[in-house]
Amino acid sequence: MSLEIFRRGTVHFIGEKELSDKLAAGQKLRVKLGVDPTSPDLHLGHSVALTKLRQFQDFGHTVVLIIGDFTAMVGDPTGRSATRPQLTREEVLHNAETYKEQAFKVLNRDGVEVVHNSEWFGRMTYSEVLKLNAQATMQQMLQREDFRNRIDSAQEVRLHEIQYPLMQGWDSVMVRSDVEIGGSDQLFNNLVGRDLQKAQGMSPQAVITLPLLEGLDGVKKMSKSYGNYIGLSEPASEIFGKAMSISDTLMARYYELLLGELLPADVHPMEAKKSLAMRLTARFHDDAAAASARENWEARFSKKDLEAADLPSLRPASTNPITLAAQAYKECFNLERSNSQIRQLVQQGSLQLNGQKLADAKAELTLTPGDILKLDKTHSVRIL
RNA sequence: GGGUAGAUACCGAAGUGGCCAACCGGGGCAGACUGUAAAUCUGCUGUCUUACGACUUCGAAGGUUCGAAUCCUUCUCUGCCCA
Repeated sequence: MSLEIFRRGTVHFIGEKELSDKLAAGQKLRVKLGVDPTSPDLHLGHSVALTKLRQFQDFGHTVVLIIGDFTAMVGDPTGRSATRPQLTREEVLHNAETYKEQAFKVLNRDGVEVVHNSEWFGRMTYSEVLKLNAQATMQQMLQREDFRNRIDSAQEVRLHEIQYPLMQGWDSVMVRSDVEIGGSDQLFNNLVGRDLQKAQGMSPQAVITLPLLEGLDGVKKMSKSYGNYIGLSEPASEIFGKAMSISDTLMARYYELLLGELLPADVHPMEAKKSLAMRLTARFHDDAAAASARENWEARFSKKDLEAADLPSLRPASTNPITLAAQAYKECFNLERSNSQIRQLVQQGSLQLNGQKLADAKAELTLTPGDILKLDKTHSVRIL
């Protein structure tokens, strides 16, 4: 029965009874996922929830994807030890566009309703807002651990942050959701949705939460703001490479959460990781791209053969090691490095020309086309 | 509204007139070792400079002083207590 499948891998599954009744009645469910477009990229962390949505979709249910263009401007306080910076309308709209595209890498485009919550929040009047606010108490909102912690540690909590759970809950009312999917840290927010729906005389949504995926550092949850993520729209080589850089402990988690399998015990960790990296790459690109990402990666990092590797090329504007490296970082990787930082790298033996460490930051380089300039472990360029 | 404590680099946190570009911890980066793993070791972590050194920083703006993160004035912001 489909309920079994829906339950798989969840942390919380609340309202199972109502849900099984609806399923038994053959009802087509409306399954809600809200995402706040706070940065241009969806990442693997989101894909955990998207995968769950996909399961519902495969059983013929409707996915309602809420782009939180309005809530993004409030900022979800979940797990935050400080107030989020507020985004401008333009940033949010831009991000929202890219989100949709990326979500469809996991979801089947057909049968997905995409809605923006500014549609309703944008036109609420103040008295309606007050009415909504009257549905919850201060104490309820302050029960949240995030707020509690901040209060206890003498950190500020802004009033608009307290609104957030209410707004997310109101989304559920507006889209008449039967199920809401979210990360396990969203439990509080999602339960507010149930309360508000009940208050409106609706059948309350079931709440399914999924484990949070740790980011590349293996400690903090995967998040754009921590920069520890693998983006769904990143190039194959990036997805593969980032996956290869995770720790073994984390690899076990990724197997479980992203592949839905246990880490094979009898395989060498290195092989297991390559296989994980391949499968993730293939998921967001295709098998061929994954295979070539692997080949390229092996040439580059295992065999340390930069000659054969696929590197960005650089038309050198100078023969000075520092300015050249700065140019390479900027033009090929869009990274700003100050001269001091680069000088530092040279002194530590990070910069290499054709495999030779540049010991001297001031010696002019003799460059020939095809030369390979290695900037650091993961950044190298080919000279044109 | 009254009282009181505070604002230091990515984060936490020392420093209360010169030895401060600022102790220490975390994080981050690089190198060695490896499996771009973990653990470990080493170095770096404001900008410019080959070094010497120069310059800009300690909530903001002024001021005192030979000299200020440190003292004074005003301002902005935040916590806590009281109303």
